[in-house]
Amino acid sequence: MKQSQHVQKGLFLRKQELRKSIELLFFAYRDFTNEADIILSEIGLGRAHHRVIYFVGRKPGMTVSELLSILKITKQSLSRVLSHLVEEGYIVQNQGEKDKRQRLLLLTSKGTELENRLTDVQCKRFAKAYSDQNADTVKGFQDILARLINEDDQPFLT
Amino acid sequence: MKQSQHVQKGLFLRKQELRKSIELLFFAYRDFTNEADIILSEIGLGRAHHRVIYFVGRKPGMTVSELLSILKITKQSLSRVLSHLVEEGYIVQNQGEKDKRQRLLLLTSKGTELENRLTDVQCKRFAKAYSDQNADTVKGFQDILARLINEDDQPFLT
DNA sequence: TATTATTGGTCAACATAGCTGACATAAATT
DNA sequence: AATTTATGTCAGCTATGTTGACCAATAATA
Repeated sequence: MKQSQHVQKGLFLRKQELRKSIELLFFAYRDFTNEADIILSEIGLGRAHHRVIYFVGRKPGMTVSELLSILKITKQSLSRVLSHLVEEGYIVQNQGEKDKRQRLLLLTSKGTELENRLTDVQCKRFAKAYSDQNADTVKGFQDILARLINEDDQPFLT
Repeated sequence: MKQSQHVQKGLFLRKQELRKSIELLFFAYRDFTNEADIILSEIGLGRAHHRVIYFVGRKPGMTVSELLSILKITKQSLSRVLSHLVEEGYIVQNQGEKDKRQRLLLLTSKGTELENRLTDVQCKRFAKAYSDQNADTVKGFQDILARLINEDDQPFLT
């Protein structure tokens, strides 16, 4: 009886800790994205546009299908966002040389400028969160985040 | 010149590390929420319903305004979701005793059952990510997540 | 007690960003 | 020549956020 109570208490504490993690992730993600969202809304863009600009900035010349597999949305959803970004001059599409069906995606200077601005505020938030933390702690943080990600998606982590 | 190149390289590496963090958070959040989303979609609910059920489960008897300040959405948005949950029998609203205007929110047994199921899958993902990690690493992870959160929201982290 | 503030709700309209399904075209591959 | 791939388009639906206007009950306060 006492044994089972002890076990129960142990499990309860663990559950509490895990629930706390769920909440931390919820609040962290919400506040983290909010800052960029505000900048985006001022120029009539949304978070979906941000993702496109971010990943194209990370890998200039990437294809549409590559982007689709990273974002895991439908091509119809992406199409709407991408067309808008092209119309507004943030992104250009070049025909692929090897495979002429491909549209290779590139940021324009306007796109690069926005990408820098958005990435900067998000980097700053991380830099602030990492400040006064030792390298191991940061490494541990990144490791655990990576372990929350599906194995299928691990290839995208460079 | 050599000095400045060194500095440049240092900044570049740092920036790369911060960008990696941005990506890790994006993928982690996406995959983390996806699992619950699938369960929810099978019963005609969405992520917004999940948040309500989760936080009401965490603090039974909480008021609508308390929930609003946690979720940071408009009462109109919450109302739609909440009404649906009440109609479907996941949540009941009791009149407040001290302040009769208040609707104190509580999970029904059906709501509790769903909350448990959803929280379980999310806890399991964290438990898996935490496995083989020492207590300090986990503590460090939670600290950094907490530091990503706005100071205004720190009170919600109980 | 009369006024004001709070809690909560409602209706209407709109925007964003996901989704499905159907269909089209050009180019690459087999 | 037939098939697959990369990409796009049209149409319509859904979930979840937003504003603005307005209302009712209750609590708090001048």
